[in-house]
Order: sequence, then structure tokens, then C-alpha cells
Amino acid sequence: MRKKVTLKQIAKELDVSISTVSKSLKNSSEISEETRQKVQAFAKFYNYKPNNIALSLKNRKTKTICIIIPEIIHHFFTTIISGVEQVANENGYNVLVCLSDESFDKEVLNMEMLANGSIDGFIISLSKETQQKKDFHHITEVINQGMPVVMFDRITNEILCDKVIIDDSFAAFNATQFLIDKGFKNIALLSTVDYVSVGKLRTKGYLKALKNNDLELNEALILKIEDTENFENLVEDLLINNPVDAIFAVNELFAVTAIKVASKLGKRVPEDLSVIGFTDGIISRFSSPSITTVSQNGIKMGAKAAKMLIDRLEMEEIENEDGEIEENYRTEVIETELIERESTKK
Amino acid sequence: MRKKVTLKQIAKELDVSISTVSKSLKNSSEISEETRQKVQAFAKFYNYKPNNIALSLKNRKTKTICIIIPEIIHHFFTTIISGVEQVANENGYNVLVCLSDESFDKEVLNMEMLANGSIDGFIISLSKETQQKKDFHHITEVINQGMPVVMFDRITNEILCDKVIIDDSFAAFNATQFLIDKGFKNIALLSTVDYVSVGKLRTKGYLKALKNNDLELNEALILKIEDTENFENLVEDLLINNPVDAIFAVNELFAVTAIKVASKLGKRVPEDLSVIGFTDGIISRFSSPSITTVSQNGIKMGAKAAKMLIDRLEMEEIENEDGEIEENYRTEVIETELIERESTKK
DNA sequence: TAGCCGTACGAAAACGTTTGCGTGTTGACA
DNA sequence: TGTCAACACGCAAACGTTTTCGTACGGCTA
Repeated sequence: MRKKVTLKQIAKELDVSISTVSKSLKNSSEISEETRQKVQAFAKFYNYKPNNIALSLKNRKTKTICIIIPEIIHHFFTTIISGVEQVANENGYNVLVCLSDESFDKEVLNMEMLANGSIDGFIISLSKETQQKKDFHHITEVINQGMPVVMFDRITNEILCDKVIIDDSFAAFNATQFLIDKGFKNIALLSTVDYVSVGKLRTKGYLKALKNNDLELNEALILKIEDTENFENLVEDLLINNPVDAIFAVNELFAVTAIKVASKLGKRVPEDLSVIGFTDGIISRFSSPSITTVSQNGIKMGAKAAKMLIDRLEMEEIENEDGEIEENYRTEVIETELIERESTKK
Repeated sequence: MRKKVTLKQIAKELDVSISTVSKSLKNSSEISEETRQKVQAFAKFYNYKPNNIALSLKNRKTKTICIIIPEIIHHFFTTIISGVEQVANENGYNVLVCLSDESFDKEVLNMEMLANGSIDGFIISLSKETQQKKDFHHITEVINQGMPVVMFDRITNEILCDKVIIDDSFAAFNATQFLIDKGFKNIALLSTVDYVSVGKLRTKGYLKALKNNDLELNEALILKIEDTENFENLVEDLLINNPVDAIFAVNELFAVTAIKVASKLGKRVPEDLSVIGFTDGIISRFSSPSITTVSQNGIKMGAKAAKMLIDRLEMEEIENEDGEIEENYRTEVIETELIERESTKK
């Protein structure tokens, strides 16, 4: 087992100074051709690689960014990670993935742990609990320390920073309009509780579409699901007690569950009931019938978020030189797309 | 924007030495009660947090482990991450997630980037390309440098290190036996090409079950799928040209595709065809019919891998003291479970 | 008053780099 | 032979900690 070799060891071995070794490896013209050759050969032989931690300490940047997501089991978030990873790697950054498990405390803990120099910046989608509490002090604190933060998907307007979102409301509007155009009148909505920002926005889009088309709003057709454990019964009641002919669900799980419940009740999809979901994930693609859905393009979203963060990181270096720090935060909107599949009638 | 405060700044501000500040914050009895109070109050006010990078450099450990997986979109791998994260966090470690994208080069790159002090250890599942090439020099190199590595799922026996696997062969044997017990005679196998270790092992289990039951091996019923893009046609041909009454697929995707193809051909599952998959993921749970499958329990697997890695990391500290390094590598086998759902006849 | 001890603190090294600047040697030139 | 530039290299500081080893000072005793 040969341990990592350091500049100091090389210097000692070759009987030169540490700086000579360092400069040689950087091909500095300060060092004679001969010495350079010697040092480089030696370094190569012992497979010298500069210690990243030491570099991080010296440069006061780690070339690592952290993404905090509420859950990793959600397909949408894995595509986000995928996008982030790609852009990060292209730019020489590593990605630290943290899970908040939808818990406020864990989110805070994660940020506090890492804000001490371990990473250069954050990409974050808020946990449910954080959105509910509306307590964002951990984020403002990090931002105040000068560490850039990019929020995506589940964001809050109470914080000034770069953001990447989709136009949830508009996408929901389109999906609902799509159903209305097919001639459906009794369109149910399966949404989340309102404190989840995206749920609220999608609900808004749904309502707007109804209004725009002079359809009467029937509160009985709207389900705001809090607990994802046992909501099948709620859906079942909804379908039994109302003449629902179409459903707009704000996520995949709700959509596939609706289909399951419908089939249990003897309703066929799409013949008796059309269903549109949200997020183009595994479930939508592989359930049968496959599910018509609003595609969010998580990869693009993740890539954009990473790009914004890295841009800001590299910009800072320049800005710091003339001391002029201008905070022109941007909010990027990723376009969505309705993917038509089997769960909606032609 | 107030930047992070350091010991030095506190020291200067309070007109004491850096060491006094450090000791005060650690409640050292060397320092007078009065000074301690003063320093601690000041530190608290300015929200002092020790710089992790500096600590990492000093302690020569980063409290960060890296997990390298071939793909993150696979549900199985996300459950692995989930398990790793949990155990890591409990023990005060961060998790760096790297994706190899099934590419040998990217796997090597990732390891080389991080083996320079950035992390304390690796958890890795080999990329397809690596398994095909049988080139493991990057891993042995890291191990030789004294950095612990734990391999899981897609492993190789050519490397000595801790490993976490399931008994793929045995699980496949059981699944096949399950089908045989139901009375099926023409059981097709949808597997991967042989260089993917788990595919090979699962094939082995399938073959053994046939043999054990004196069933004739029909090569035409075995499909070894290389390219996951367009294999539907292959499956279709298989089902058309052979009197298949059951299918054992080595992953979810193959299983759900088989069901899709069957339904396209007018065969009903499970009435006309029973299907067993591998991995209890989203697809198996939400496809209709839901899929009988071999559950791997990725969470447990990830947790185990993390535990083994961290154990070794903390053990090293003790061992290094008496200089006695004993390499008692273990291979843990996580038990699997057959989850019976709708895709197999009762 | 010399010697000693305990208290309370500071100096400095170490982790592994990078880099600005200082310096010794050499050769050329006047 | 004296001066100076160019070359090749080393010193030391800096990044932010922790920790070991001094040491100044005051008070006590003999």
C-alpha cells in the first residue's frame, strides 16, 4: 500500500524545495528544463495528484455544489439530479446530493453542515414542511454569507435568488383546456394541499381553465390530498358520488391511482374516463394504459439550475475584483409539454 | 452580507491569540472562565462555525463518502442511495453521488477526481462497460492508496474488498421454481448479456431450476438483451414463435415490456401468460397488472454498504495506532423476497 | 530573597498547496 | 575587474484549524 505522495515528499526525495516541485509541475519557466523533467518524471512515477482539500482551502472554493431535494424516490427529482450532474461535471464540479426527506429540520441541518466551506453553492427544492412553516431563515442566512443559492420547482417568493421553475399554472391550464376541448364537462382535480407551492399553482391553472370556458366550478370534484398513504378511498368516493368524465392529477402517483380506482369500479380508461397526469416519469410511461401527462423535463431544469449556479460562482470571482456586486437575480421558466398517450380519449 | 468569521478574526477583535479562541470554544480548562465566556459569547453572536475544509485538511479525513452508480434513473439505485444516505447521516457523513452513466471512462474519471483527499471512501456498483472490459485498475489503485471501497450489486470477484450483494442466482432459482411449481413448462428468460454480472447469475439460477426439475432447456426461450432501446421486437418474435406460458425477466423493464408485447399480441396476463420480474420498483407496483417480482430491498443494501464502509473508516483510525492492518474483507448477502402480485396466475 | 508552582495565555508547527519576492550564481560586457 | 542582467531556485506567507510546548506572572514557602 503506497499512500498518496505529496509535494513535500517529492521535494525531499529529489532534494529540491517544495516550491520548485510545485512550479515544475506547473511548467513554470522559472524552473530549468532539466529540473522540470526530473520532477515531472518522478511525480508521474509516483502518480502524484494534488490534494484537493488543500487546494480548496487555499482557493477558498471547493468546486462542489450541493443539491438538496425532498425525496430521491421521485422520478422527477432523479432527472433533476441527472441534469445537474451533467452540467456540473462538464464544468469540473462535483455534486453532493442531500435528502431533506420533506423535513424542515433535516433541510436546515444539511445546509448548516455544508455552509462552512464544504461547498460553493446550493441548488434546492423546498421540503413540504418548510413550505408549510414558511421559515426560510436557513436559506437567507446562507445567502447572506455570500453563498449563491438556486431554487427550483418548489420555490418561495419570499427569498431573492436565482430560480428555475415551470409555469405550473399555465401548464395546468393547458392540460385542463385540453380536456375541455375534448368535450369533457365534469373534470375532477386531484391536487395536493395548498401549502405545496406547485400544487397550489396547478390548482390555479385548473380553475382558470374552467372559468375561461364558463364551466361551473364544482367543489366536490376537487380533492386536495394531504396524506399520500391512504387516499385511494377518497378518490373512490369521488368517482362513485360524482359523474366524473375526466381527471386532471397534479402528479403521476395521483394519476395512476385514479386509473387503478376507476378500473376497480369497472370504469375503463380512457373509454369511460380520461386522465391527465403531471411529470413524465416511469409511471406514466409504463402503466397501462400509458398516461397522458405534462412533461416537465427535469433534465433541462436541473441543467439550467446548475448552469445558473455555476455562472454565478464564476461571475463572483470577477466581480470581487472590482468589488462591485450586482444582484440581478433571474427566474427561468422551463417550458412544459403535453404528452398525449393512452389515458385520454382521442 | 457578513462573510464567515474565522478564529483569526475573533482573536483580533478580542485581542487574544488564535489558540486562546480555539481553546475557549472547546471549553478547555486551560483558559480562564472569564475569557471563555467572552469568546463564546462573541463567537455565538457572529455565528462562528469552524471551517470544514480546514478541519478536513488537518484531520486528513473529510467525513464524506462517495457512491458511484451507473444510472440514477433506475429506481433500484435510488433506493440504494436512500439507504446509504440514511446511515451516512446518522454517522455524520455526507454523501457525494456520482453517475458513471454506464461508462468506463466516466467511472475512472470520477474516482480519480475524488481519490485525492476529497472523500474518505467509495461505494460503487460497476458500470456495464467496466464489467465488459474487465478493467479494474482504477479501483485497485484507490484501494492500494489505502482508501476503503465497498462494492454492491454489480461486483467483480477479481477485487478484494467489502461487498454487498444479493444471491442473484438463488433468487432467480426461486423465482423460476415458483413458476415451475405453478405447472408452467415453457418458461422464457429475458436476461441481459452475460458480462453484466447480475444478468449472468440470474440466468444461472434459471438454468439450475430447469435442470433440478428435469425440464428440457430450450435455447429459443432465452433472450439475452444487449440494447435496451429496441428489444420489443425480439420479445414479440419470441412470443409468436414459441408456446411460452411464463416469463422470468431479470429486471422490471423487461417484465413490463413483456406484458405490453403480450397484450399487443392478444395474450392476457396472467390468464395466458405469467410474468415474474426482478427488483421491486415503481414499475412493478404501478403497472397493471402489477408485477410479481423478486424484491432486492435496495434500502437495506445501501444501508449495509454504508455501514461496512463507515465501520472500516472508523476501524482504520484505531488500527493505524498499532500499525496492524488486517484485511478481513466480508461479503454480505442481502436476502431477497418474492412478492406475489397480479402478473402470475394463482 | 531565592526558588517553586500553578494559572492563563501565546507561539509555532502541522495538514498540502500556490505564489510573490528575495537571492545566489553565472556569464557577458564595458 | 567591476557591474548587471538573466537564470534557477528557495523562503515564507497564506488558507483555517488543532494541539503541543513554552513562558510570563503572581503568589507562596523556606
